[in-house]
Amino acid sequence: MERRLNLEDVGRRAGVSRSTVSRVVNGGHVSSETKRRVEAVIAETGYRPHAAARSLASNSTGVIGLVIPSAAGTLFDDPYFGRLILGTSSATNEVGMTLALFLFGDGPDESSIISRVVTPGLVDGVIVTATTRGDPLIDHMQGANMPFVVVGRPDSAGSTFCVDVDNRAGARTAARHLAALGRSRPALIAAPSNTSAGIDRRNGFLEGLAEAGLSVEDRIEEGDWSQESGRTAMARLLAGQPDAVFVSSDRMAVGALRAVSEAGLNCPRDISVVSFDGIVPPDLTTPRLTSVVQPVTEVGERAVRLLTSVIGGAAAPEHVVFQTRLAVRESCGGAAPAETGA
Amino acid sequence: MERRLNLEDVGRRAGVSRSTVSRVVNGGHVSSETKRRVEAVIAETGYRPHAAARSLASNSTGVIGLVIPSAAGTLFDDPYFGRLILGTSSATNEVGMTLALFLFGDGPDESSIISRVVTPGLVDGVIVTATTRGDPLIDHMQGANMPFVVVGRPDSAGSTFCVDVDNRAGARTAARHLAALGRSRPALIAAPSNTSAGIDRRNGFLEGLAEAGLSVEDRIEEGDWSQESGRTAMARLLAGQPDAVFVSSDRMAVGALRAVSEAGLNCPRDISVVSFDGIVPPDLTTPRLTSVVQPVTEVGERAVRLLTSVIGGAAAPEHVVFQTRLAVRESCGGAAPAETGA
DNA sequence: GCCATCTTTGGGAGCGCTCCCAACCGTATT
DNA sequence: AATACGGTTGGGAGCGCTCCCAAAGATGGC
Repeated sequence: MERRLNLEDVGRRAGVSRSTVSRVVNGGHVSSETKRRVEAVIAETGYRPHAAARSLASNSTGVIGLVIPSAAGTLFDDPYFGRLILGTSSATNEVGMTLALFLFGDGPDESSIISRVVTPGLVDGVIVTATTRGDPLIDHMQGANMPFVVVGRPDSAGSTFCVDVDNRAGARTAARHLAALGRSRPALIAAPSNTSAGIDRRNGFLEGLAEAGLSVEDRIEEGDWSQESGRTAMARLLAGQPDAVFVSSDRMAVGALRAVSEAGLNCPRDISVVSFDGIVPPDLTTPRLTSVVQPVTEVGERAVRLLTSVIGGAAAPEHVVFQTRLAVRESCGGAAPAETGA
Repeated sequence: MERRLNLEDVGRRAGVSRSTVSRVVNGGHVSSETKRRVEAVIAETGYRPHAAARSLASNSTGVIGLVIPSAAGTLFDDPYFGRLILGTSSATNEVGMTLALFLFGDGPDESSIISRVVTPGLVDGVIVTATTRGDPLIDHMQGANMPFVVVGRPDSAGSTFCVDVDNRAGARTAARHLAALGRSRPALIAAPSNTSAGIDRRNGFLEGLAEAGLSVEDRIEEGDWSQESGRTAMARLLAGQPDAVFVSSDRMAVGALRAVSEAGLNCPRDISVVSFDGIVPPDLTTPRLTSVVQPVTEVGERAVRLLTSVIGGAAAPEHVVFQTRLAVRESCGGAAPAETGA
């Protein structure tokens, strides 16, 4: 295996200097005749510039990191993260960069991964998601002099760049829809209250109910995003005889549907179900879930674009908020106000 | 923002040379007194070595690439890839490396991503998966002088390192189980025949049936891994009045179950269903799916370990084959030979 | 007390690239 | 004809690190 060739070698073969070859590769000003000759040599030799050398000299790696600090084991049971990865990956490819994935487990390796994330010369910037309230990761990033964008709404929202969906407005829409359907004993399966999405969806739903003169009273349970938690939460709620329930995530809603049928009840006849996410393929459940759809892929794409602008030196912290959309299907028992923006 | 500090700076502060600091960082031989002093400076200044410089000098990046050339849009509808990413990610972290993700879309960017994968100085090696028969990507990798490992069974299995599961034996087990249950009109929903998994599962199932003196006759359809394709395949198969069906993937099986119930039939009473993968959470379906379970996470982990050995200079192409396990649940209508190794 | 040996340390060379400045060419301007 | 000026090109310097060799100091055997 002969030595890899470098700019100098290519230049020698083409009868030009290293610098000229570099210009051809990077699109600088070169006479067309020279350019043609150099390109011929490149094609013939299969020369490819060395990424590490480039990074070192240009102080930019062309790599974006996606950091998901979650109990890794169950991460992909929720299609949310897959979609987010998809969105970031496609946007990353589009801008000609590479995506590095940092998934934290619960292991002792966690802190070593965190420090790897902020290693200089590894990535140009980082997208952080799935953080909880008061997550030390955010502080760590801020102290590390590494461009980053948060997906979600961090505590320190004022001083960081972030991309989020309007969880609150979306949940409010769900409440209004249920109220419009004439349901009077709504229940809530909330998402973890140590996440901004969990808090916002809960508050939004309660607000929406209040507008309609309704209340969940004690018909409220908190799940942990898992299907099983949705199921047990629903089973407990059933004691309060709700006629509607807003479940803060698709995945928990699948569990809730199961609990409903296990209790011998029928959805939507006995109880309307509306979920949040719109990620689980509708055909997966019977009845198909009515849900507040959030544009996850777009969020991922936008996060990448925002990050590139931060890397490019964007100054003022910017917040991007995507709106949700209510997709009415069978589980709510009525196509009342049709699909409507949130 | 002052200049990043480098080895030289740290050395100056600690009163030693660049080389000594390097030894402290990388665990070379240094007197304990010197070591203490240098470590103090590092802790105090928060010095972190520059990854690109390191890569350039040492000719090794510490990054592993995971390449999934699939129609990206539907990629994560199948939990398989999530699991695989999880497995590779955790093993990558364990060996102190970083994972880069290359997801191809169908876009025109595809070839540019392919070439990025083999860029020298970007990754040390690559794990390739989800390739089809005759996939040019494999050839491309072989020509590129880049260490790589294939997850699955490539055409050129003889000359490449790969990690696979014994699809054939697993499918055979499914056939035997169905036969043992007394089913006599088995059907097959195959996976795409341009993939080795599709071919092996089909052949394995047919072999297993033959051993038991059974045959699918014309009760065979091919799906495209999607839930919808499983549903339409099953709907068509129903005309042949099968009393059992082996579905080559969980996801297609979910669709098949739906078709069964839409036809007013009952699974498992009227028809036994056995699937392959064991990835969809059992509680997602009613009845819960009996399936041939493949250890996806372990496959991913093993692929990383194999790749590191290839990077380290492993010589003879090695094949790792994982065995599957039949998880008997309700969809097959009988706990006959219990859970059994394949 | 001298030389061989080991441990510890310093610094040169070089990885392959980008960035910048100077040199050079031919042509247009005065 | 002398000067000026774009368009091209070459090469020095340097990015921050690792690798290697040699120097210096410590130790021990004879």
